[in-house]
Amino acid sequence: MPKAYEPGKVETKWYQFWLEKGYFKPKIDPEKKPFVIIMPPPNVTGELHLGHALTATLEDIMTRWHRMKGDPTLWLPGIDHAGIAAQVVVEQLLAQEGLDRHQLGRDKFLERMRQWAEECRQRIAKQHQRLGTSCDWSRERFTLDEGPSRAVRTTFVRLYEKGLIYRGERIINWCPRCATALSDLEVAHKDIQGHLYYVRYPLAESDKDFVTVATTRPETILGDTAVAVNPKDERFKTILGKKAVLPAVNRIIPIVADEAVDITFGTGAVKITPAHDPMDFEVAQRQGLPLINILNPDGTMNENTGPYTGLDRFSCRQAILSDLEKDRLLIKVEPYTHSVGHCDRCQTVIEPIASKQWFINTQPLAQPAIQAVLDKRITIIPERFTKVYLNWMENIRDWCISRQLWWGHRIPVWYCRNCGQQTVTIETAKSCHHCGSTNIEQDPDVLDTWFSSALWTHSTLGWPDDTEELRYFYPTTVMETGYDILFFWVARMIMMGLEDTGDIPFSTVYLHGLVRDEKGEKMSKIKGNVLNPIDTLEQYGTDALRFALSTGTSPGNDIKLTQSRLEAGRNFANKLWNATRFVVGSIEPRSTDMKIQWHLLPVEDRWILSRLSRTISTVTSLMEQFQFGESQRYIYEFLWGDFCDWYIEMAKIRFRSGTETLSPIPVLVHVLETSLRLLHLYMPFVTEELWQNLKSRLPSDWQATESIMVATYPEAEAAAIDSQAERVMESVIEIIRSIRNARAQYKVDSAQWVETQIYAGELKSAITPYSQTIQTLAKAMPITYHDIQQAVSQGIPSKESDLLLVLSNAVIVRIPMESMVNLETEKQRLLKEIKQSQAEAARLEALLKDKAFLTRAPAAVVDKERQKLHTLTDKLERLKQKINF
RNA sequence: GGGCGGUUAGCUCAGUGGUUAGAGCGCUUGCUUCACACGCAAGAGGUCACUGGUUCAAGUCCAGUACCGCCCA
Repeated sequence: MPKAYEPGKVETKWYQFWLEKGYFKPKIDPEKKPFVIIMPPPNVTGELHLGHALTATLEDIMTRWHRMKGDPTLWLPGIDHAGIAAQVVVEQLLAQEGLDRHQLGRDKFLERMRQWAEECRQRIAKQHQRLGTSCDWSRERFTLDEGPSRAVRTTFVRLYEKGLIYRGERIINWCPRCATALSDLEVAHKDIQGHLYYVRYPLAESDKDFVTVATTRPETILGDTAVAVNPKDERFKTILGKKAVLPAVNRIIPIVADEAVDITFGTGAVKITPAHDPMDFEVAQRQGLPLINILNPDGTMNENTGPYTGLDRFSCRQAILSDLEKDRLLIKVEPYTHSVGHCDRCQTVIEPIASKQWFINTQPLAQPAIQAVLDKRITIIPERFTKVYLNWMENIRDWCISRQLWWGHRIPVWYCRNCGQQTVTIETAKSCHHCGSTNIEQDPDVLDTWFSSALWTHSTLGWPDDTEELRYFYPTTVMETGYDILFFWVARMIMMGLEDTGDIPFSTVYLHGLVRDEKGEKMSKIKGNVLNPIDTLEQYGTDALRFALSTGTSPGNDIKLTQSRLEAGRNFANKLWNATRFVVGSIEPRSTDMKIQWHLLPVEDRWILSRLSRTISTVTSLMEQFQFGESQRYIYEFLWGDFCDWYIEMAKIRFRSGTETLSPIPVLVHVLETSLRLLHLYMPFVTEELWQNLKSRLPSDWQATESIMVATYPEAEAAAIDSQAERVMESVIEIIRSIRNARAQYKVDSAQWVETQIYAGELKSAITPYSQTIQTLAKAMPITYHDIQQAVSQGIPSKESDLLLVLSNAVIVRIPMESMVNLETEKQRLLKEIKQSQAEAARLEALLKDKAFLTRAPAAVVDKERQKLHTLTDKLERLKQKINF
């Protein structure tokens, strides 16, 4: 074995091995309850980022754990067509070739998209494999595959027939850059420093009177169809029912009364733009006002805006403002901070537009989804997100599901050009179901990506067919994903899973945090602070990356991925490598009988086996509570702290002492092998490599399986718990530490032996056999043992110069000072130091009495000098004590 | 405006009412000790943001305050 672990040399080899052996495929056993995770499908927008690496790591930990425990385990991978996001990427590629999708046409463009998606799928799969993901590749699904697509159409048709999907004209969020409608969730609200413009609308049939309205978007004046005031507002009683003249376009509009008007906003009179504001839309519905759309899909002004036609919406705002100013109708501008919706995908300011779109009436679907969480059929981890989920569900609004894109699931609706009716079917319609006409046309739009994602837990398992897989694996066990898509995905999956199958889609939701950079900022391509997981794992090793992502972290909390965390992971892998190197190197020349002879074991063997068993129970219990970070910490501490620092060091002494003692090899091998299995979930590659290394050097019947990943998960043995052995070893360790501590404190040369007297009570006889250990590890000699009771009752015969160290477990360690230092030399050294310190103290005291210094020097300097004196006085005190030993 | 989270060592973070609050990194000191310098040994470093409460016992539970961050409207 080489001196250091080189992850690059072994990772691919073992992944190929696992793959060829078919370990990732579940072994279906109708008698057993399966463990199932459906992987959140990465978008086909490029490649994996660290968030995906975190997802892959956590899900792999759970999957490997259950597989080792013997559960039939399915981890189903997949990818998402990612509607807008993917279409944007390919459109950008086209733009580089001087093309756009309209030039290509729908079919050719979709062909291009499919090619791109396929490339991405392969790249993503390869990256996942490098991360060690043990998912069942034979079941990989793509949201646009025939199966999931049929699930989408089936769900659509069923909801339509139930009246839960409808087409209607509503105010939707329009992204002028993406040229599509968006759902409310895809809009990010940001506070923007804008202005509130006060504009006079002259009254019709009067050349003096006017009403003043305030607006943040003056260009929408062009779409106004009324001015509204609150009926309770006394200020406007006289103008109610009159007409106003719309500036810029001179349209006559009514002044109406509506309860919804906020008396405190602006002047109390508001402009009503029903086609471009959700609240105005409602007012218009109530008041029977017309809708005037003023925007083209690309955000320019349309033909309804007269002289402004063709202007971009923001240029139009400027143009209108200058025209209003010219006409002296703009009477006031004040700074105003307001919330403006932005496209989540491209950050463009969205426009509310009245538009005919498809919607899901979500409230009836939300009720069972709320109930499932309330009665704990579904648990959310961490628990605090339950409230967030319920709050969203309880205030849910209809979901706009149509998108003006090409890439996605085409809406399964055909409009008849003859009778005007719509045909909604799962299979492609050949003719109108109402009049039989073949003169029909399919809705050009596609569905929101999240519509198909919402079906993911059951569409991947074969729904709507009643497949064996669906019956066995559904409901799934855990849905593990980032908290940022709790509403987008998790909540909708619960609604749709319940709706389609009548059963919950999963019983546990595990939400992880976001991976941030060293400064705590969200990683983004724009900021350029994205760490590529593949570069990272090449630099540190996959296990180190997984360790950094999952150790010392807790569910729902963000993770700052720092270089030092990655180094810690790499160092741990290397530590394990070398511990194994030691064990393996010890095996060869000696016996190969690995049977542990329990009745003969010395205390340190019983101690490490006891500690191992305790570690296994703690780790298992933490795993059951989804505390993956904590569980790893325990394994780390056991392996590094107990096994390497103490057990291996003691084993070395046994090897050196000759053959009369029982060989520690069986215990070394047993503890190491068991720990490797315990650790395998988190660090699969290094543990496999080391496990195979052990296996190749031991008798062929040593392990039943061919790979650690299909070996059994360790179980704690109650019989191995040995509190007495733990007490004894803790005392031995404490004695060694106290001696080392004293040596360091008194700067004893590392080659020098120090005499040690150990006073102990009931543990005395148990500690005595460890003289050799204490001697070697603490460089202590000679060591003598004394009865503590006797010593206490008679008074420990002690010179002033003896160092007495009182330990727990009723043990006292006494070290004669002269065995550590030459008293006379030490005394001279101390005297010299005292003299120097006294001189310095005297100087400082004089300085601090000097009035000139005190009044003229800056306070900070005076303080500093005073502090110096204080420290020095302290030091002197200690030096004087020391010299008296 | 409503809600959620955070505030613990110099830094990044764990911490499940129970001894003396931990880890990694960094720092100081000493070690080319025959598994490992990606290491070994020893050490320094804490008002657990603040105020009050519950409890035999509070970093942990409750109420409030301050600051930072996130989500929703």
